[in-house]
Amino acid sequence: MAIEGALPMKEGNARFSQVEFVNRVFLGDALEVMRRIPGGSVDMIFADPPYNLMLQDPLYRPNQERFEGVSEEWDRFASFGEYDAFTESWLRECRRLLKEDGTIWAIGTYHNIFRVGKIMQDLGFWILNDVVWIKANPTPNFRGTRFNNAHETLIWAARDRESRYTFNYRTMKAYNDDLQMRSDWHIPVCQGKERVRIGGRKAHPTQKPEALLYRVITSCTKPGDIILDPFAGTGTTLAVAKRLGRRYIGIEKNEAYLRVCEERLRRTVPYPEDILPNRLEERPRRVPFGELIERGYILPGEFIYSPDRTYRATVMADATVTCGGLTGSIHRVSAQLLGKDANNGWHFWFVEREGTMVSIDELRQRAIRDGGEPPQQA
Amino acid sequence: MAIEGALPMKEGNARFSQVEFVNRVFLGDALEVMRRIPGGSVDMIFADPPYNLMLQDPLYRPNQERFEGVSEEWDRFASFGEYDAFTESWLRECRRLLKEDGTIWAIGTYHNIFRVGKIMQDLGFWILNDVVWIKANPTPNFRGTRFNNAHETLIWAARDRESRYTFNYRTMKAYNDDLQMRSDWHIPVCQGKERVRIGGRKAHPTQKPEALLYRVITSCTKPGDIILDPFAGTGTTLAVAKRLGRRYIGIEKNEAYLRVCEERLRRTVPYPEDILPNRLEERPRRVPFGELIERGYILPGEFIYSPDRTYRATVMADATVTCGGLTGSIHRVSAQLLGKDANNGWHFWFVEREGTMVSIDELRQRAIRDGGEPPQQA
DNA sequence: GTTGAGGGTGAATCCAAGG
DNA sequence: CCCTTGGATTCACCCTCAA
Repeated sequence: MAIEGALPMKEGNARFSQVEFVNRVFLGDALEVMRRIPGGSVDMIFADPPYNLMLQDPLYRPNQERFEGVSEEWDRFASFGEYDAFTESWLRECRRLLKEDGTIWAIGTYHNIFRVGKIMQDLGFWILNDVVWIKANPTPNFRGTRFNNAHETLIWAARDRESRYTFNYRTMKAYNDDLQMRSDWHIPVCQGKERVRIGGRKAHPTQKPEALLYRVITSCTKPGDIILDPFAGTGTTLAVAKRLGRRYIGIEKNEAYLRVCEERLRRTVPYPEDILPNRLEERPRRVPFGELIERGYILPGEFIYSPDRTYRATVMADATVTCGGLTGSIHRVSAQLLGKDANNGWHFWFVEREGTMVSIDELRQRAIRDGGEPPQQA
Repeated sequence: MAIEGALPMKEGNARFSQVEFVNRVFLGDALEVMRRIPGGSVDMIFADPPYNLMLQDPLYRPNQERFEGVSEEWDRFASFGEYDAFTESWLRECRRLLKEDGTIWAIGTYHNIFRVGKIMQDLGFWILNDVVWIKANPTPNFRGTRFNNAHETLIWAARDRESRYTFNYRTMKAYNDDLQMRSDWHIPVCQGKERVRIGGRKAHPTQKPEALLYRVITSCTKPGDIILDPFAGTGTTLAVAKRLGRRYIGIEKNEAYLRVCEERLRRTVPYPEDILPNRLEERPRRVPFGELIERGYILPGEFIYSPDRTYRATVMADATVTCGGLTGSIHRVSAQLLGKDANNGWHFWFVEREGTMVSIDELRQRAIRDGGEPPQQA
């Protein structure tokens, strides 16, 4: 088992430390290796488990050539029950490994995805989306017996219902020509130069396209995040993770696949940090109204006005404002003046500066631009 | 319960006869009504089950008092369990009602479809396809927290693995500009005139577009087939079934929906029988090679040739052909000559007629056109 | 260099009838 | 029931090679 780069297993039940398990590919069974990794240490998991295809007879193309599908032993299970038990075991371990706010992706087809999704729900994962990968160039239905099976399904779920997961909404929107990224992704299957071949034959029967992983990883992780792929195969997830400046953990049971995987990772060069696609998600630090007073942008005792100067309120030292008999936050008082349940005070109130009205929201923008330090005291 | 057109329930456990249950809409619980229908009497089922039973609205949660003090996990388990029990019960009854070769469709979203699909597999349904209905105009994700949920999933399954189900392959291919119909269907949501409204408000929250049902029904039923919709809602399935010359059975628990449904059916006019789309599936009578000899299109002792005249075989009186040392059917001999396991001899062999080469498949077409009678004997 | 023809290929639960 | 046999059945994309 002298696999270069693969870490030998620890004695007994000892678990790896982070420096040991990050940016590595392990040779071994997903379940057994996962058990050696401490809980709560992974930001995102991408899992492409066996589909349990249950193929019977060989399939021939219309020209009588034999279609080379998935004949591998690893896709064969004795029954639904056995597949379910396998699925529950690795999903349960995945859940342990995820950080509180971590998310998981699982991909499959109608052969297995319903069972996977059902078990994910039962284990407490909170499904955020199902995404359909629509193939531009699927394998046709050679016998004309069904609809052409032209898609696969991905399930994206958070560890818990309460997880405050990462979703790079603005990035994905920009990615999609400023329209919300939808749940249907049109991506070609993995072909051509990208397909890893050994001696002219495909190295792995189900290699996923890098474009798919690019979108997955970009959508829900940040640079530096730790991504686990328990069924690494030829390492598509890991290579894209590395390219995008994420850290990775791979597990692969098949030694031939693992070798492909490591060679591929050696050739993969990360993008420079400054072009990693996360800028759109860098939200400015929140500056509450009280901070404007602390930092001297507004002075206690000053007046703030409604847009048409109909209302005038006094700013108190504790960051409440008073107007007539009303006292409360800038939001609450403005809401009451307007007879509404809620209102955004930042856009309602103005102060006078050098003879003109200035929105307090504008002052807030200035405070953010000025940085964390309060302005010079007079 | 004076619902016009709705049939009163029978006393006890008596079951309806076909004339009683066909082309009707029943007011009542899906399970209870299905139990009154004899088994093996339905060709196709389209089911759009409720999926908002759990974890959504406090009204539908399990009784708080009963589960007082239990953890979130138990609460979740209880809810999923309840939904699963409900799902299994109606699916089991559907399976009883289906003919041996019948098929079923179920539609849902990630909230419920994985559970539905898993239970279908467990009950013995054999999934043929999952189809994704991709919405041209989905509701946006207002909060920007996930991908825009722009699709729903349909599962199409046969009653058994061995079912010889109906799939109108050629019809669907023509429907799709002579390309195989794929598993991704791009159809707008139900809007505008098609959307049933009562007093300006939509009558039903999840009315499906007729285009979706049109494609479903066209793809896997024949005119006259009996189609069941156990959760009929506003009756989209039934109306399209009627329009396409299929028979229908509807079940709807909500009296307001049922009224909409029946009014809609009254307004629905079936297409004339002669334009119903099933012609492409009418396969011509099979004419075996021997019949061409019996009927004098080819004479025993004649030669037949491969396309490039490389090979020449002799037609024997028993409809075998011989070429060199090979003897067998037109198919077997052509396969052996080509070094393949199998080959279609109809497209391989030619005869000479008036100085030109004529495909024996062409002779077969003539024989079919000439009708069942052998040509006049000389 | 460009274009076009031709061949290869992809997670596939892929037949029906008759003896 | 199983086994044999007839004969129906494919789309988009990528690569190579020739013109």
